[in-house]
Amino acid sequence: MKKYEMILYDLEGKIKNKTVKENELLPSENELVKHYDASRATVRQALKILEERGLIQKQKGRGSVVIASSKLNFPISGLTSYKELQASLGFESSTHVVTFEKLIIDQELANQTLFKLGTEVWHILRTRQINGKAVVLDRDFIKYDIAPDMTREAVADSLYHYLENQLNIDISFAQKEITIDFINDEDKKRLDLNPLDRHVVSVKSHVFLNDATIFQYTDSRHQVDKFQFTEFARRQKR
Amino acid sequence: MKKYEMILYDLEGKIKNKTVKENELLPSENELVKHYDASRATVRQALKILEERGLIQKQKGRGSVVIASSKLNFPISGLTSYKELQASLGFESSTHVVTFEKLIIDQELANQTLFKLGTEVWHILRTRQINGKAVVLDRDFIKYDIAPDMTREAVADSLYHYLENQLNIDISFAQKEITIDFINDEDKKRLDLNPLDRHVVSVKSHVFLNDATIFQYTDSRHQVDKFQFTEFARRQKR
DNA sequence: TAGTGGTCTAGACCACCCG
DNA sequence: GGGTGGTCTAGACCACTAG
Repeated sequence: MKKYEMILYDLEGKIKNKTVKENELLPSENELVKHYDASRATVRQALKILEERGLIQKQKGRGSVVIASSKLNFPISGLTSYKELQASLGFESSTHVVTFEKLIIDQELANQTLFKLGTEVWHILRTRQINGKAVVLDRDFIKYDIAPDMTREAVADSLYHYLENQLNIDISFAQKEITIDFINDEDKKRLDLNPLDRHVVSVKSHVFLNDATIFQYTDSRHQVDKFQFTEFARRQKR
Repeated sequence: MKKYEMILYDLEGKIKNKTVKENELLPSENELVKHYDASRATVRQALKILEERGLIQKQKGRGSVVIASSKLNFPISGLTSYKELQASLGFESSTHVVTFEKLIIDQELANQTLFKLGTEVWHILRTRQINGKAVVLDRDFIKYDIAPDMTREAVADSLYHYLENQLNIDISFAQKEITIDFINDEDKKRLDLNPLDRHVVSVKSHVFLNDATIFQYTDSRHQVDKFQFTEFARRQKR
């Protein structure tokens, strides 16, 4: 384990178990340097990550304050998979794999997914049930040659768990888009929708590996009244 | 101007005007050190910011690649105000101030806004017109003592511009939430909605200053087919 | 005025990628 | 094996906050 990770996890623990309470100051950087026997740069690397995650706010001339709203801040932002989300929120749900097949990208799919024409991909369609109702419909396209041995069972559990822990694939970043789309035939067929609803929430993502190549396109379609998206955002200075 | 900002702006410019093309490598950190006559830590500080903004992807043992999807990546994420968004997207629009008043937080508002009971706030209701149609309804509550001299005219232009450039207020971070809400009476009265629509998109934000105190609560309500939210997200290693 | 975080330097060793 | 980014050190000066 790297030194800055040690410091990060230790401080994160102290914030989460309230050893340092909300609106209180962390020890100063110089004190942390002594306490962890590290250089100031290393301590600052750990503090930077806590700040990015919205756990602390640094103030010049004063110190690092623990942010009060951490109780509000649950992690749908960043890049979080359904399975992780389910675990962190603690509700019961199940996944049904509707379609699991290999196909080749045609012109129409190429425009939508950003995969090159002719690329071999897995095409996966899954529904997510909460309390027996299908409330989310996920359509995934995943580069075939990255995961040729994928199985129906693996994707029924968690796609990301399989890719990261079984295959050691380095998922790096994504471009996401949220829009409100009209319900289509597939939505109507697969989801338990309110008959008065005309729309679903669509979250479309292009997901890239560490080498900046695209490896996944997803369209996740949610029943409107079951959808919530939260994020912690910092103001960009220009 | 700080040295790392110089380097940041220079590299940002070279990426945006295609001096370094997509999927190509930036000069190595050591080359940048020589070129800018800076230490490696300073160069790395600039590169870190480019990486956070989704302009480059760093790869150990290889270099920093310019990310191809920058054309897709427009800045609704982070903390961006309507006025800035309008400017960056280039469409024509206007703002109408419906309500501009001072009021005191009661129990119900305290729960919703997170302002303490009895806090004095500005209450501002604005509609945003595109092509003559009211498509967004913004309701703002802003801590009164931070901006006691605010005027109706200032908020008709841009609230954030006024607060940051006129008052030098240090807006720092926000907790945001996107949900699909049922249309209420105020929405019906102020927005030009499709008569078949039952929902609006609601973006609720708690906005905090650098000292971690709350100074603004906003509920921004959008006509469903005019709404789009995009973000660049990085996978969090756990 | 003492202490804080922000910026910057010059050096070092490592793991990793690629030819 | 040579070059890359990742981690870490020991120092320095500055701007800012607070008592």
